[in-house]
Amino acid sequence: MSVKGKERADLDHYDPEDLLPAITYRQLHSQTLGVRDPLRVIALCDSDAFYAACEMVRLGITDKPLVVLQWESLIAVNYPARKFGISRMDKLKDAKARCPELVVVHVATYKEGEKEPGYWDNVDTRTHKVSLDFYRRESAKIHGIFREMLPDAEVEKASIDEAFIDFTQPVRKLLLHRYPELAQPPPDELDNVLPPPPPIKWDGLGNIVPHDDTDDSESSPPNTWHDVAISIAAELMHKVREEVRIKLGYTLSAGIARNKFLAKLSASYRKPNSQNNLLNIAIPHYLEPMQFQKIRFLGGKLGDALAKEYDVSTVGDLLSVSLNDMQSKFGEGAIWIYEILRGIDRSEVKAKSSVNKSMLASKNLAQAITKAEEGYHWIRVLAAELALRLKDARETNPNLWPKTLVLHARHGYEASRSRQAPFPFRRDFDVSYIAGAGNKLWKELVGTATTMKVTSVQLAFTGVGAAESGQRSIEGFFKNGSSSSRNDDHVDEGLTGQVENAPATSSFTCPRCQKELRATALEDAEVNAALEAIKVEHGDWHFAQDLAKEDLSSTERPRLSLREPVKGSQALSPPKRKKKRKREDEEPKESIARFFVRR
DNA sequence: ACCGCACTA
DNA sequence: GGTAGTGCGGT
Repeated sequence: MSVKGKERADLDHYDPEDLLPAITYRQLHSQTLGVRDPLRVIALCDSDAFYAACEMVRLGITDKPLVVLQWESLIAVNYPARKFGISRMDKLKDAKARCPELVVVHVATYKEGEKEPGYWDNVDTRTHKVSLDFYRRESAKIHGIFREMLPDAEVEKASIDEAFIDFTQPVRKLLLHRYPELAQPPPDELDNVLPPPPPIKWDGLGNIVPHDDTDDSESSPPNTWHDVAISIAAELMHKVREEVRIKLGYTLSAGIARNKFLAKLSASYRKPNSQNNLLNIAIPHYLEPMQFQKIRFLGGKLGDALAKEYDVSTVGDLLSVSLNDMQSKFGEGAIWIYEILRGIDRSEVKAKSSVNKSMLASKNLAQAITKAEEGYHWIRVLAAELALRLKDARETNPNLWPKTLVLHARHGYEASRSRQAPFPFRRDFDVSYIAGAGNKLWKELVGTATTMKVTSVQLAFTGVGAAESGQRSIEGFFKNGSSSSRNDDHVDEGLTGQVENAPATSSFTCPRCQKELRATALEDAEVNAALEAIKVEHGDWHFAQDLAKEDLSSTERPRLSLREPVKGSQALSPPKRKKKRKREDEEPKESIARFFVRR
């Protein structure tokens, strides 16, 4: 029974005060512990074979094996198809050979000449462009249910098919409600530890990641209050998953643990349609045999560098590496790795706005573009997609505004080059407007070259943000060349000269600040109305300035600020790429050098 | 601010 | 391999 391997993880590398902390009333009632809260509970919830599931929902298929195709490649394989041994790496031919009744769906595409993406019979990479729009919308619906059912939880959308949920606050509320004795600490004894927790009923709450290799439940150590917290999060998570399954038809898998990386890791413990609870006591046993390259942020080059440096593959293998050693080779930031290996991760679940900061439409060209004019065709296709996506986004968020338009083009096998330009605020815009701006960037990019091999074109909005909620939207038909500040000259430049059929313009100089306000509209008749609206808005702005008594120079965009700034905490973040080595005099190993040093 | 790049899924 | 999205550093 105990011949091979360890049955029990070696606990020397862990702090019992960290894994099995005694919790006091003071800690239980504190609202300010944040990532150091001993009762912190995080879930990672992801959709099983998401793109395939979306197509099943769309087609009303429940059980059949199905794959989603992007040109010749499989990009998603549902679980019924996986039973036939089909994987994403397979060729379509091989997949069909394994399962003749396989349902094959090609992802939606924009077809030349069509306004909206659709599912066509014969897709051709030379004339079509993939659209992931349907999946984005389904994703947003799922996210909506999370937010609706968990108003007290932070929800961080981590990708199109997964989200982190911080259950700490809702769990604490329920804990105090269900165990009222905890809500009333003995007077003047706030630093007493809590009474022993009750037994936990795990029925219907998912799998429990085992804490050793025996299946003898009698050997289980006693529960902790953190285990209770996880079980409450598991209840909530289960309800949410059920709701999504019933309302939208998607099955979700979740991992529940004390921090983000462990939640993510335990989500894949068993799939699909399951949830996995990782109690603190099970962390060493779960983590040590794990390939560290499965850990979030260690799946890429950093993980490779670690594996090469120490010639190892599991978390357990790395536990004997000292913090000093790791930091000497990977920089100060290596403390992040050192702690991850010991189950510690203080990164926050950051509630992100449902709006992405950027929108990218891209197209790889099997047949490289050789003449400048061919670029305009694809730019127009990409512009059409961006126009539609921005229009859709504005249906829920009317004042969304992309700050910049960026065009990337890749020449042959070289790295891609890019050009960007400010994208003026416009409530009303069309494909030609975006395409015109894109074309101008294309000209900058290709210069005077007459011959080229462009293998990839990408057009993106960046700095996408919404106006403040209190803002009265500038409704209407006009475009607004300069409602913000005198430093926004580039906005006007962006409009003129860039678009053929330049729209009509009218201007006005503010008596208070001498700023020139300009209105631009497609029709002459609309210019005056537009200018009036801008005047009103500008007046409102002065009003707000007077109230706030703020320095004019610091408030260039009245009531049009982008979303809150990122407040990442340096020390607790994943490794920074450019962290300097501690000892500059020592040459780094080749693998490390390539990771941290440019070129 | 602009651009290139590295990284991630 | 295609289609995304984010953030950092240099200028």
